[in-house]
Amino acid sequence: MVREATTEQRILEAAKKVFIRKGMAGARMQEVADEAGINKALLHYYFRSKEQLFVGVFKGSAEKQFGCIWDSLKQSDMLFPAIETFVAGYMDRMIEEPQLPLFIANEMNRDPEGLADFIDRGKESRSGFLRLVEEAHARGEIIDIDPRELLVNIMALCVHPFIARPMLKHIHGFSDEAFRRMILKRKKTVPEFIIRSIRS
Amino acid sequence: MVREATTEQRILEAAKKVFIRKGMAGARMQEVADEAGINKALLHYYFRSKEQLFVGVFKGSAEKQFGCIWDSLKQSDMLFPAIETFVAGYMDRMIEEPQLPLFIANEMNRDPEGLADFIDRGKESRSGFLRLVEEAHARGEIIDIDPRELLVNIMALCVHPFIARPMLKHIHGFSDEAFRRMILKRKKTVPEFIIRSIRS
DNA sequence: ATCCGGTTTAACCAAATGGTTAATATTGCA
DNA sequence: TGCAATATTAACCATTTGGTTAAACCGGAT
Repeated sequence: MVREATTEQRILEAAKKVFIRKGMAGARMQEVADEAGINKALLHYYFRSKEQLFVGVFKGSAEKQFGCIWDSLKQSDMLFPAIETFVAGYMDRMIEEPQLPLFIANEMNRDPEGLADFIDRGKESRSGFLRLVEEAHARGEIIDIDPRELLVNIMALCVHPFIARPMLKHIHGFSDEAFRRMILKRKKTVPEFIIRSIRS
Repeated sequence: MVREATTEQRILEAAKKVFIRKGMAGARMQEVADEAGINKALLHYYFRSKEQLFVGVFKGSAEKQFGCIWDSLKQSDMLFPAIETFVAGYMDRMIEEPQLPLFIANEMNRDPEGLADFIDRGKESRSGFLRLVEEAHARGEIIDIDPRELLVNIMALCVHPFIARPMLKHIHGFSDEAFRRMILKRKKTVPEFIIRSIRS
């Protein structure tokens, strides 16, 4: 059952752990090597530089954060189900790696130009969602609201618990498991919260 | 008009800039010294170590993020005005230093224990708000909603634009000024969004 | 003027860190 | 088997970086 992962995969996994834990600047190549159980020189054999290794990691992470998520929007051409699917999908993915959103936000802040490409991928899905909002409004299903603002609000309600996780854990005395339960609960309550606000 | 700031103040200002820009790990003492226009050794004269300098900076920043903000909750014993005041107050403060929330979130993630004190300061104000919610519910003004969850949602809608600022700027092509306008607009729309959702 | 405490600087240091090299081990294949 | 290509390692290197030291500077009290 212990699948022999290729060395490159092991490196990427280890690097992801370390980068997420320490950030690009704080991560040490030696630590990645140790985490992967290999020699440091082997890192540079597979990834010429720290920067390149980071890009390799960030690519996959951004993909996970932005890429597939938008797709869940496409599964419905009705706004409310789309919102429900989107929120639940996002929670399901992020609950596996709760530190991912902060990692992404952080690195995007560090190097907005260089990493911009990675978030452009969801462009069509995003405009698809905006259209969905406009149509729903045209049909009189929802009140008049700036679609982009609605999208920001939806993202906010999804992302924030993960960003504020350390604070929430401290304030509410959440264990990892309790935090998990809170997120699962929000899979239901967040769409309800949103829809109550925009339903006309 | 050019107030002669004390050297320590100049250092703290410069350090704040650099730490917020690069994070604790990415910040360089030399860069702080340059930014403050002083010799690097002088940094260690005023702050023995990088860690100590960081704490000095973080103290003031966390104060700004957590300290006075909660107080705005106390200004009203009605829920809806309290929400309006809180949101507007938060936006006003953060718009001056849009990168602060991410900086704080990031550091809270790095060292959750060390920062517990700062959060605890707002404890009474927070429980005061929770009571406000319960009372409003008892009076039949709002629907049945977990007060803590409502608070998380309010914070989410306030904080997230600042966390996602680089992404929003890229996606929407916002300039600094345009971002500012968006935030100012949200001072009105966010409370509306919330109240629409919870009003019974 | 001179002495003295606090302030500021240039030069320096040891450790850490990203990256390289050359040699060794391993694998796939003729 | 033997050989060439690939994978892996130990030792090394140059630079960066946080931090130190000793000397110079400077304003005020004597």
